Amino acid sequence: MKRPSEKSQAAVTMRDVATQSGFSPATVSIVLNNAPLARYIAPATKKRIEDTAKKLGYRPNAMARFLRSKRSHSVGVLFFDITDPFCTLIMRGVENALYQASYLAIFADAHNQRNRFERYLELLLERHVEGLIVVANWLFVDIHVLADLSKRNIPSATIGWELPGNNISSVMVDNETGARLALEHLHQLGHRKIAFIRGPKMLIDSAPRWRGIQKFAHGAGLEIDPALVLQLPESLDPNSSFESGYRYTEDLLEQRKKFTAVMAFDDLTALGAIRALTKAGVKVPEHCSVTGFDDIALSSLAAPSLTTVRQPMEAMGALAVNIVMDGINAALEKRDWNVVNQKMNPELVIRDSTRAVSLTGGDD
Amino acid sequence: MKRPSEKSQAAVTMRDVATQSGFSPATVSIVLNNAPLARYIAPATKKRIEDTAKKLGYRPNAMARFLRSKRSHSVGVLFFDITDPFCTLIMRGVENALYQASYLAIFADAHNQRNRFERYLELLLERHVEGLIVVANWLFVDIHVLADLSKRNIPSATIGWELPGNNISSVMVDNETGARLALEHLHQLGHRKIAFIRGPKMLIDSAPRWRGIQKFAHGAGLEIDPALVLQLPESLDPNSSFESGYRYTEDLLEQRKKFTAVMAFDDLTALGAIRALTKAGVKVPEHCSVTGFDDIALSSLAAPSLTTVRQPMEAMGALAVNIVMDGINAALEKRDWNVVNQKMNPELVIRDSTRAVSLTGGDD
DNA sequence: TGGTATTGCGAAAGCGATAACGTAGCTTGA
DNA sequence: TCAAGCTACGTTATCGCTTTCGCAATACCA
Repeated sequence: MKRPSEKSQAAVTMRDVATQSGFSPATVSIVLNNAPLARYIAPATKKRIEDTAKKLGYRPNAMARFLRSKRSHSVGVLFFDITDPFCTLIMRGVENALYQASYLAIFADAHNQRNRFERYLELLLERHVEGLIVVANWLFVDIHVLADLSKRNIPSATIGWELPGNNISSVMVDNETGARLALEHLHQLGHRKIAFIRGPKMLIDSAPRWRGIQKFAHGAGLEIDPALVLQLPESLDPNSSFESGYRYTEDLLEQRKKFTAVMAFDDLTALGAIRALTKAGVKVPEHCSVTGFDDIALSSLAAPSLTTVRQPMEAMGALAVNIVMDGINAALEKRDWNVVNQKMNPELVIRDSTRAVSLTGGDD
Repeated sequence: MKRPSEKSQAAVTMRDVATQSGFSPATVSIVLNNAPLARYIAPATKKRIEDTAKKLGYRPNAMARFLRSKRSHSVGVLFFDITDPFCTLIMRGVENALYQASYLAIFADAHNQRNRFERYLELLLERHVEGLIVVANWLFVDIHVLADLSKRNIPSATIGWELPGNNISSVMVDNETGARLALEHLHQLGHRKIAFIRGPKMLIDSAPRWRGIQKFAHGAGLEIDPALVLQLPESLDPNSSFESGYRYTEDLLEQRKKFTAVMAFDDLTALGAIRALTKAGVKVPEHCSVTGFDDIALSSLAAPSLTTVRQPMEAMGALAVNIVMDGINAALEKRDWNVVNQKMNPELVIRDSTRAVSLTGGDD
């Protein structure tokens, strides 16, 4: 039994510290915040104040502070779907960078629902977040959100996602390069008959990755067989691509198409493809190589471990924070600041799911 | 270029709505919050106020509201390590339940570091979170934290973790039952020589799971060969158990121990074990069955998909929120409330990593 | 010696909202 | 007929903190 009557001892306030230490609240504030004016405060006074603050167990009331100073020391982080494995390390990166700056993150998860996204945005704005980070890869949000943000002068950045007519900063992986890296790798291993599972149109990543593939193929004289090119269906469930990868690969096998490698849109698709291949008795990587994209946590743990293109997710999260913090500081110092649209370099991670094409394989 | 000089239009305040609509701030407050007194406000007045609020794009200032009402409408959620796959669905459950209640979650990630934990706790208390949820499975935090919390009368709950001398609510899976379910399953499949990989002592889950195993073994007359019982090392890295599972299983195989099944402490350990078995040419499940615990996202995607004991993680998150909310409401209504220590029922999820013991196998 | 800087601190005005209390006019019942 | 209660709002006092302004005193310089 918890009795609320346990004398919910009114929190000790700054005024308490002031009267106890014999100074005014103003001085206490200046000392405890180490404000510029603290230069002029006598060391003895500082000590007295700090000591009594500690003795009383004073804890500043953030709300009062925020109300007065108009700074909330928090930034909103809006995820489109937190169960997407892509998000985990981004969270880590964001959280860590904010922690360094003594900011707190208010995470929100839109569950891929537009109205939920907007409701959360509203809640975050009411709380006067000083900045906003939006993590998504769906082409969902339209311009009016941006309008609201820039009118209110809230520094924002998107991760894995970009708004057209960029008035808003963004951090993305260089998808085109990433796709090229993977394909180049397969090509170097001797693969010529490669099946491609493209991403859904809805995803902003899909087009540039395909472009990277086409450019490399063109440059290297690699022929892309249209019959080996598939495209994932539109879906809101981030984990559905495993299913799709499985089914599409199964279809290819049933149609007796010849290929020695599958380049999948992302890791989950690749894992689905591997599952289908294995089930059909096609060994990976002995008979068929598979590549993914993202390097989510699973990929190194899967059997076989997945060769994939890593997005530097923690770094992307940290960079987004830095961009936003720069915006915040700029506004504070009444400087100008720039919208930045940064493309991060992906990294090819070679594991066990790719191998040089076998001579006994179907590579005519 | 972003010019800060874009007339950062001072946010429209309640006073603006008041003067514009011709009523007093108090009335505006009552109407917009639909406070009890709103019964007495003329419908026409309500409409006028609501209309002008909408017209001006009024958005309440949460900080001012919080300062006055002493309610922050947010609860802190303290994770020990957010990269632990165990956490993802808990986050989802917590977030969703809070969303229903129009509360916002302030997530914090302690990175398994005690000082970081304490710093975050401090930050959360400064923000006057109305409740606190701590997600962990390490026996890390000691009593003085609890003392602080209950003195400040902040309803709290832990997930996957329990404090001794329980003055604080907790939500855990019934580990003993879960372990029994898994072992029972293996036993029914005919397995008699079973290797066990126990959890590290540091984890609170380890002991009850082992107890469940022992009890079932005793009841069923199953003999546990001490040579087949291993224990994971203490480690702070949630993903290290894959490595350990791999290595330990490798050791068992090298020592030519006979066993037809491995019951691993958790899913990652199980996946590591499977990897070692597969690498050594022992097929799962044909030659050896493997079970895990948790049912993290990977488990259904792995090859073979993992038979495991599911923790109802979303439900656990939601329940923790409900417990905390009940505490908050109780305090508000000056009711008493109870500390609850809830054990949730685990569920056996049978997939492809377990099979009836083969006659040709090594089961003498 | 007088004037300017530097040092050391307090008084008071809010930040934007809510809650307690007032103040009317009007209805109702005995 | 008049106290009591309901209806429909407005006044005012904070909530706990920051910040600007202001006032002294002491130090410095010419």
